[in-house]
Amino acid sequence: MIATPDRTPLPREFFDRPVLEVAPDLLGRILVRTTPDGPISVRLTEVEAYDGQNDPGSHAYRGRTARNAVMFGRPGHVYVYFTYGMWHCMNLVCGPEGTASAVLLRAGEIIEGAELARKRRLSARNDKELAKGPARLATALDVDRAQDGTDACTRGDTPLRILTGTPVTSDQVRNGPRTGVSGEGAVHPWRFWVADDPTVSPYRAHVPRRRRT
DNA sequence: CAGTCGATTCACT
DNA sequence: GTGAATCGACTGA
Repeated sequence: MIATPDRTPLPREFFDRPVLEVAPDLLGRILVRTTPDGPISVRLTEVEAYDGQNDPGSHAYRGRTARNAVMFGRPGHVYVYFTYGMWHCMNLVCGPEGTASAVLLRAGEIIEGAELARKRRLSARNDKELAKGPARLATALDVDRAQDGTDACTRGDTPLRILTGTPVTSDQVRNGPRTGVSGEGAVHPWRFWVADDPTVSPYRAHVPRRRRT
């Protein structure tokens, strides 16, 4: 039997720590997406840490741009980017303002509003696939650039909110190389997931795409 | 200002 | 297991 998840919002101080501390600590937490049709909530099971300016794998590595500006702002805010011409992925900004670190939310278990998530994820063959992968998670929660820069750590009126949930014990946390990260950034084992959780996405090494004809 | 390619997913073999 | 889809940010000339 599992204790009822704690729905207390995570305070901003939670995110005002080194990203490698925050990332594994996010496992088991609950992200709530408020939609006009009702809430969609996900229990986080897989994340990746991106260590700002020091990290070749990070969007912030080459400095601030229009796209990644939110990463350089306050912790606890949402950074959403658009990729491959069709998908969105979402992050939570970590560390003191200016650090430009963030945690990519890679997968989770939909624990509330599954019927809403299913409508957005028609290709999912079962509920474990609803948020298995970063773009799938963003799609299931109806997240796109409109939510970029919003605050997940306020009790005010925001589209996304991060709650305490039921943090997993450290013996349940596994880590390994980040998925899809190429070059120097690939050496860091900064992907964290919940051991044996069926909603964790399969690992894929980075594959450079062939030039179009 | 054109070329390149991505913190991916899906259909198909 | 392989390759296509699709577009905008970034790079370098």
